[in-house]
Amino acid sequence: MKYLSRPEELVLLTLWKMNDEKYGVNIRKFLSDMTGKYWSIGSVYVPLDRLETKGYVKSYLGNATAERGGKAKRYYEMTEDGLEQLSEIQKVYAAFWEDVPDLSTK
Amino acid sequence: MKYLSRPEELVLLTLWKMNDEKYGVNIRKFLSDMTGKYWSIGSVYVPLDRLETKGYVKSYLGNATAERGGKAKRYYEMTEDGLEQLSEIQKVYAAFWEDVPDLSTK
DNA sequence: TTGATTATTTCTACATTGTAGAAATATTTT
DNA sequence: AAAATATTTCTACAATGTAGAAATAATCAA
Repeated sequence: MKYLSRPEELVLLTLWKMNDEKYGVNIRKFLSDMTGKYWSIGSVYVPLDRLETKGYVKSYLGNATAERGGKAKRYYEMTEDGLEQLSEIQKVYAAFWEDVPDLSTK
Repeated sequence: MKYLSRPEELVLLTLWKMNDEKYGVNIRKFLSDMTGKYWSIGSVYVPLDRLETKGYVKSYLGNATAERGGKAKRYYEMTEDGLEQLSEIQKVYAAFWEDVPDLSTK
């Protein structure tokens, strides 16, 4: 058994869904907004790094913009292999969840 | 950020989906069949144990049956809290995956 | 009536991943 | 030059994943 973990899944899917400006801080914001929960800096960058090591993500540094301050942004993209992994869990979801009704009956 | 991990999710969902005979070996079989992948004994029991510790699952020993051999079966059920957690990630799925088309385009 | 076989769980240990936040860096503003 | 800001990098500990060997308890076969 070896599937993407949940953070990996959500981070990759974020890369799939965001159109541009896909750098750490924005990715984190997207995840917070979507889930309504707090995401620490580390819980975005660490998975991104590890996904890159595995070849599911690639990144490059942007050139300094004329905005306030800060280090150069590092932009992320999903690779083909990353997409394949996402597709794998999409398949699992289909199998497991398709016939499950809304469970929030409280 | 704190959601069910993927193994936890799949194990709980299995409890939701199976009708009876929900003991370790069967749960493992269900997971293997559904995913088409190998699941070691440990990757079923360890999550089950930990889910029980967290109160998302409860278990009880069955009485010895008149079948071949073996230790008494331990049966598992999902608790209300477990269902709530499942519901949580169902919500995440809805938000993240709803508008994603089939990614398996190869 | 004991040894082999079978079905099952329990235990354990190491590897991998999750998670938080402090520190570093580079830029702009005052 | 100092303060403020935006961002990434690094680090470390906690939690989880994963595999499989050992233990247990029953039945079967001689």
